Amino acid sequence: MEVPKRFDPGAVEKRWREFWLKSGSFTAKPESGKVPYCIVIPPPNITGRLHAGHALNATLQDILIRWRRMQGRDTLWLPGTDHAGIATQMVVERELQKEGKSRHALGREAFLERVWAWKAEHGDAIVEQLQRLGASCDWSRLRFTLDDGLSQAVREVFVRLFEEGLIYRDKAIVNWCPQCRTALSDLEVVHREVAGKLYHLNYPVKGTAQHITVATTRPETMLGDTAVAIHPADERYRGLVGKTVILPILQREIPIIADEAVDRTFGTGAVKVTPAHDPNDFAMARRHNLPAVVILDESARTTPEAGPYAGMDRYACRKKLVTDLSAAGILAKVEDHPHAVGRCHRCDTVVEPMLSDQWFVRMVPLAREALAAVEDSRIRFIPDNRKNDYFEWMRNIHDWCISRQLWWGHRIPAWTCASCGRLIVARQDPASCPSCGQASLVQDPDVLDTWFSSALWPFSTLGWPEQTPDLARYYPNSVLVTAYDILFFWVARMIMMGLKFMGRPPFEQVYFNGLVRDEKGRKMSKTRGNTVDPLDLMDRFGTDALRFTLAAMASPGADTVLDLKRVEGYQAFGTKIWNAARFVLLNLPEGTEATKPEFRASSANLSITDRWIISRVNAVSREVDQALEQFRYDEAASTLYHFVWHEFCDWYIEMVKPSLIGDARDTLEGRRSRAILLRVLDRALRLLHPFMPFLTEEIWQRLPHEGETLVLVDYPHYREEEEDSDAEKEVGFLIAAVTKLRNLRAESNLPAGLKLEALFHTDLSRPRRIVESHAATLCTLARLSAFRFVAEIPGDLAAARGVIPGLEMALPLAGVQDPHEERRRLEREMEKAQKELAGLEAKLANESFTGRAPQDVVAKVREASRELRERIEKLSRAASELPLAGLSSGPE
RNA sequence: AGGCGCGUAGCUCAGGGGGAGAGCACUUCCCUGACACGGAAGGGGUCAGCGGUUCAAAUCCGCUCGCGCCUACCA
Repeated sequence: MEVPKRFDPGAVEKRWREFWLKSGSFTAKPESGKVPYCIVIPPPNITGRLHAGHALNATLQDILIRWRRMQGRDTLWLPGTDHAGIATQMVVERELQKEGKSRHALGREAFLERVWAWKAEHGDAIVEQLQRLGASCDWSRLRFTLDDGLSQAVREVFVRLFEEGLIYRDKAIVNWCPQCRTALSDLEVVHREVAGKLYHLNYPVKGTAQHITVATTRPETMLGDTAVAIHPADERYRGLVGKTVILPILQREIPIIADEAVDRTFGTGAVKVTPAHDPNDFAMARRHNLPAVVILDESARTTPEAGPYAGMDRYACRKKLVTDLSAAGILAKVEDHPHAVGRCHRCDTVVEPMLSDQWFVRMVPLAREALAAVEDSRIRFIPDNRKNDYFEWMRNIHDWCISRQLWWGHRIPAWTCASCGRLIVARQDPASCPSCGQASLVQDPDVLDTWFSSALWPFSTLGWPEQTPDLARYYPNSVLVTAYDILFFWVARMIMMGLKFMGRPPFEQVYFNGLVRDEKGRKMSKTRGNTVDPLDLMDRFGTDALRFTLAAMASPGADTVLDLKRVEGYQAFGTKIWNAARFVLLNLPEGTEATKPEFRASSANLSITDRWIISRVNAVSREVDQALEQFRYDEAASTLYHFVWHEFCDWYIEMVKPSLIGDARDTLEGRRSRAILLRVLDRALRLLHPFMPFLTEEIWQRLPHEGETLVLVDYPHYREEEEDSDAEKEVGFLIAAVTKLRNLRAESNLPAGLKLEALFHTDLSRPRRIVESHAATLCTLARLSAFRFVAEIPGDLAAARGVIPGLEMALPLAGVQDPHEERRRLEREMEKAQKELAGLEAKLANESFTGRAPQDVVAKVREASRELRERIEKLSRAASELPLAGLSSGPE
């Protein structure tokens, strides 16, 4: 079979992707009788393109799913997308704008048709991109938050919460985005520090020559002032409470009131009260029955209530007002005042606190249960320090504003009767008013926050409110994998809704992956232009390389820096695996021989080297399993990387080469080596498959194999009987000997190609036996022409000398190397060893150490120091016996 | 203002009370019949600073400095 030197990801990935999809390998098998394992995907926006964060998140889920599937679980990874109210509406509105149209001109119905059309065309782009990543979702169960079933779930939840009084409608100050023209929840507002100013304004007190000075960051809101408030215990203003202030400009008469909420230490201690434009003021106004004057409209322009300032943008108004107030002597002073300003997380416009009618969810009762579920570990967070954030937020929770003044989304199932005014909230659209029987019902124009439907995702996707078999089987989900930045947006709300409507938490574990940052550690953002396109990386380095990088960099709780050099490195890893496989294949001329039962079944008659590599791959199986069990993708990845590259390739393959060439080919050992090569490669491919699905499938299919696809074969598990510490020790010794010989050669600048005869000396039988039984391997790997054991290494021999525990060695270098050079080399080595020894001996001399430290620690230190002493002694003898022409003729 | 996290080799990061690690980069040698996206051998770190606990601290505790992030209705 022709095997190219390099793996070509492009063609291979496409082929397997199609094969997997066609074969139904990813489909859940509810009737299988296997233990279910379910993950629902955090649904990406239909407007989105796959970014590095998705790639990370999906890769981590896919690793879990593929791993569990191979372990024999009935896996369901349920995919889907999110309708993303504001984002999608914005995209389509922009499109309309280019055509010179507006959604208002189009009308609600036509606009929605247009959005659906957009969705049909672009909404699945991200799904295809996830498939390119190799995501083994059950695509037959793909869901969308606006699907009929999911919309039914939304309605059911809304109605039930309303009936229980957990959803209510109220007039309140909400976060309003003047650009998006909708209310936002607290979470959708991002705060950013700005270098603001604090303006001090003198308000004249009626009937006196006095004035009272208020301080504000937003002077334009003075047009909506309906009171001035001071703290009841504030001596400075004691006499003023109950008096009237003449509001400058508008000349409105407003009262001076006393309220506990006023902070005496801030500003002047007197605060202007603008009920329609500040949440605190609104609350205060309720306590004091103050009117609210709305001076800003939905686009944050001043209303007719602003009098001479009507019809202006809020900032233009501020500017003019400040000028005018200053001219009028009202502006007492202006101080620098840095403070945080809230902005719309979608469009970055400064949010305006606005008085309006909105729908809210009463959160405290829902939070109680949600808090308990995490407190008592029915839900476990990984890493669990995220619990602190969760608890903190839950304990200080505010009601959730869920109505949005948009068209794209779940319409609020509430109607008002135009004739009797009754409010109707219903599962089915009502035909007439249950109170007065009139048919003139007007549905609430608003839609729900997209996160309201996302909160139902773990059960709405499984068919709820219908009691489907999927729901019974896959709820609760096994684990949720998501980025920590949506802990409150999504995770917390899913927990509340899951507990409320299913009576059980939606998942057992939540793994929080980090955010992906660029090479400089900055958060990726489109505006910064530092985004890395994962699709581009897949094209350049292969999907497997990208996936492996993401896994290797995913350490719990930490953000991930996506370094291209790293991706490149793991691409090389893929090539390495590919070539190891190539080597194995090239050595299997018949291709089938090694699959004969005699080579697969028993471990009898294996060589020490074979036993060693089997013991190692077995240990690796256990380590990978344990790592994944704890979501330590990074550890699993590095364990596999190290094993495949530095144990299997660097040592095992090199060690068996002598038995695969020439006459050795057809010996029992040769055949056995081929069988073991195949067996270990097969194990490695299985272990690697969840990380690098394409490459491993491609290779596996080329090897003799049973089964249709690697996706569905068993994941290797640890077997006690394969653990072989004797073999590990023996090969460990062999490796140490080879390494030392190579080191001597390199340090003495001996030509790499020159074959040498080594001299060995030992007083022990074991090292000798090991060396002799691995003679061919040792000679090949250390490039020796031969070796022999001697009773003593002659002192006058010109040679590079080395010592490892249990073995002294010498590489004769007659005429090749200067003895002075060799002496300096030995001295350098001794110096190092001396330093190390000094540290150990200081410890051993310390009685509190030998007395108090655990005995095994002391024993280890003793053993180490004994070995060091022995080595130094041997090195020193070797150095002193060197045949130097003159005494101490070295440069020193 | 609170809370959380981080500061370890040139870079990106693991580790987490008893011999400082990985990958990349770097140096030297090698195109050896799987692989030069390769092989072999190396160099490189007062583990941010100060103090404490301990026989032993990069690791635990406290403080300081620097950097992130989250939460917060102080006008």
